[in-house]
Amino acid sequence: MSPKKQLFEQFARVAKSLASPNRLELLETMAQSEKSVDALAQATGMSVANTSHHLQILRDSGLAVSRKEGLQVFYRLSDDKIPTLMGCISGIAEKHLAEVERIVREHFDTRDSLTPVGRDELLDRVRGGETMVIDVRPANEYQAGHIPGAVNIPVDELPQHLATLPHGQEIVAYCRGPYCMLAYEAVAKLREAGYQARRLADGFPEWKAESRPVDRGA
Amino acid sequence: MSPKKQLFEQFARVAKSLASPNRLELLETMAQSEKSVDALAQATGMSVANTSHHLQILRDSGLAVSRKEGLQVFYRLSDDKIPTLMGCISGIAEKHLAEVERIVREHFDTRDSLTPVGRDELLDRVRGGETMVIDVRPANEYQAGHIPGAVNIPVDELPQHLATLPHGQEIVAYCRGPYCMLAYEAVAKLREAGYQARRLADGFPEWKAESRPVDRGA
DNA sequence: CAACAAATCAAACGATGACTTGAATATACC
DNA sequence: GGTATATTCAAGTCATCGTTTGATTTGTTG
Repeated sequence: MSPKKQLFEQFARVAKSLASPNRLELLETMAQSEKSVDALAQATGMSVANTSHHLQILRDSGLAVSRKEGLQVFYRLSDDKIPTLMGCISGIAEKHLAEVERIVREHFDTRDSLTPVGRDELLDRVRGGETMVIDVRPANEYQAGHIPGAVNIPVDELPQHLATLPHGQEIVAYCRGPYCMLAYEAVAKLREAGYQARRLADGFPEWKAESRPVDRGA
Repeated sequence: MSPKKQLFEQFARVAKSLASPNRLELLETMAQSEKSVDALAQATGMSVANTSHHLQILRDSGLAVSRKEGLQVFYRLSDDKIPTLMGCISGIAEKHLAEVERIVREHFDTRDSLTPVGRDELLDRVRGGETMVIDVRPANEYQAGHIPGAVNIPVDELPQHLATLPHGQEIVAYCRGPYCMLAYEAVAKLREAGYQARRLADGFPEWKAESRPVDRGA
């Protein structure tokens, strides 16, 4: 077999492991932070055995790596470019599959009405002191990496924090990515409470994929 | 089913159609230029029926579009970002699959020894008049799009053109992409003939994917 | 050492996909 | 209108993949 065919065979191995909705969801979840098999199973609603199985496929194809710590095994993405890769796929799907457009229209119809902020624009506004940034993901994902200067307020806790937020500035919320609902909910709640709020286009993985600065820890 | 799962289902459709070595080869071939079913079958060594079958899968998943002209049906990539997508896949495969590294080492071992030129570097050198650029792909692929200022000399015809090439300048050859052998061959032949020759890292699709200027026609 | 938890393994089922073959459909040219 | 050409369709075979189930390994804790 020609070397070129052999290479395509290998590239297809990578593509094959992307070719499952369950595995894509696992990858998207891991893009937020390293997670245990159990946590991933819970996040995706799969059985533990099935999750483990799919994670091994991802590991064998080079997309994920595992680390054992005591009883638990933690998986994480092997490469910072994987969110970019998934962004390519979703971008192409969104552009060329009518089905995707329909789903987005039906379930994410608020997407454009909430006037997303671009990443460069966000930096400008933060530098100018006009904007406050909140990360509405769960605490552990925030701790694994977040936009510098962002404050962590998980959506569930947002109502309790409403009083403490400043009214002078605009508030920009971000979450896990373009198909995550958390930031939508947050913006909706904030606007309801009289704040001027917008959401960041895309989420943390996309920010990181552009090799922009990232802070860790609390 | 949740909207998120539905979306992943659709994204997996795109990934599924990438998950076959034959289809990846078809995509890579189409990245050079629009081609007829027959031409694609010949380029990949597949049967026409099988080629047609795979092309339809690519079309259904939004990766390719077809156009009928008389007897023939021409297929082309639906999106300029597809080469980028494939670049992501091969990049990750190359970085994380030992198998790929082995194949590259065994069959493309000259890759680094031929000191590739970067795209920005090439532009500088051409502007300075120090370098001549040749496109060693078949004529029809050259005509479908090529780097501005590049001269088309398919590898087969290189020996005949050797006499006409200037000795003062360095010659940079490019071809279909990082796993195409044409530019290697050309550089080897040129060096044998006493020229100072190098190859462009990657090929035309990668150039185009960066939305750099492209010329068409003879 | 026993009891427990987390993850993996192994077997099995149904479903989906790849490729081949031969027939059928378009379109152009004589 | 008939014939040749390019492509697609349809059916069939074989292999692979996804998921579930229950047992097994590995490491921790009482």
